[in-house]
Amino acid sequence: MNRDEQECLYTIDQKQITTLIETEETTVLVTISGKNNQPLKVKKLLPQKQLTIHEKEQIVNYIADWFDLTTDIGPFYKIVENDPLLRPLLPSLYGLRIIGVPSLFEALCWAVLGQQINLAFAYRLKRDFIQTFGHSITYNNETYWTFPKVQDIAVLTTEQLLQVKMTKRKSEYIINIAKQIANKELSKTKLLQINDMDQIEKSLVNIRGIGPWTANYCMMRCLRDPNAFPVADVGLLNAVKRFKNLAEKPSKAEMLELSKNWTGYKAYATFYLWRGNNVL
DNA sequence: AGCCAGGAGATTT
DNA sequence: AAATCTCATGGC
Repeated sequence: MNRDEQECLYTIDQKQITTLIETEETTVLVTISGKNNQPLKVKKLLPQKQLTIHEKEQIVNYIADWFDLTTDIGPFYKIVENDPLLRPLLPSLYGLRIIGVPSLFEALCWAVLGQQINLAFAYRLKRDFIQTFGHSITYNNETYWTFPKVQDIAVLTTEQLLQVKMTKRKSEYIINIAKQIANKELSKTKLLQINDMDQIEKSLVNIRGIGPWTANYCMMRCLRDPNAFPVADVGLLNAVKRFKNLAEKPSKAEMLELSKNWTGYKAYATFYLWRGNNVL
């Protein structure tokens, strides 16, 4: 999780994560830590008042969702054992789960602003977006940010987003998505209720600015479909090219053939290949 | 300097 | 329908 120094939604030190988590009632600053095979420890730093059971539940649920703690990755590791491409990655990545983006708005914004630009620049855009339109609190001389609120972005003009180096089109996409979420046309609950992944993808792709890549990215990291698959993802193609020692990036047909073996866990295979780039 | 980046929509064929 | 062009800015 600490692959990017510009990440401002959480900090990591001494294998401990510090982040703001928003419940319906309040915003809570927590630290999350854990040792191998032991339950995660969550500690509240702010606010000082006692949290209600309801608030605590929301925080626990958020963290469980964020780290995908309820998915059984056993079947995925069966696949990995028999997959020459994934097997070498396992020693370094063992236990890794798909780090999610529980908020639909955040997931879609992050995907849209990352379209067709290099990751370093994407992180910069995200940081500038958050630090311009999000909210922060300071604790022990450290500033912690929350992602911009749907209502705040829905009322912006494209010109206001251009100031954080967003392109005009991305500005339009993001504001439009914010508007649809703000007026309840679009919500995570509604999407999940569709329950058929192909139909969910279709309804996402119907939204301007969301193509097959963004839809699958969102299904993978927010809607938690373990089989979502951004086939044409450049990072994925480059990872396959690298780990298979190919001269060129694999074709779509090759990717589809390769991914047959990952059926049920294509999102996990994708995530492991992405992260494989960082560890091998 | 030039290619390309965790794409999508519009236009042309 | 499928191929091609345009958007647009920065990293390397």
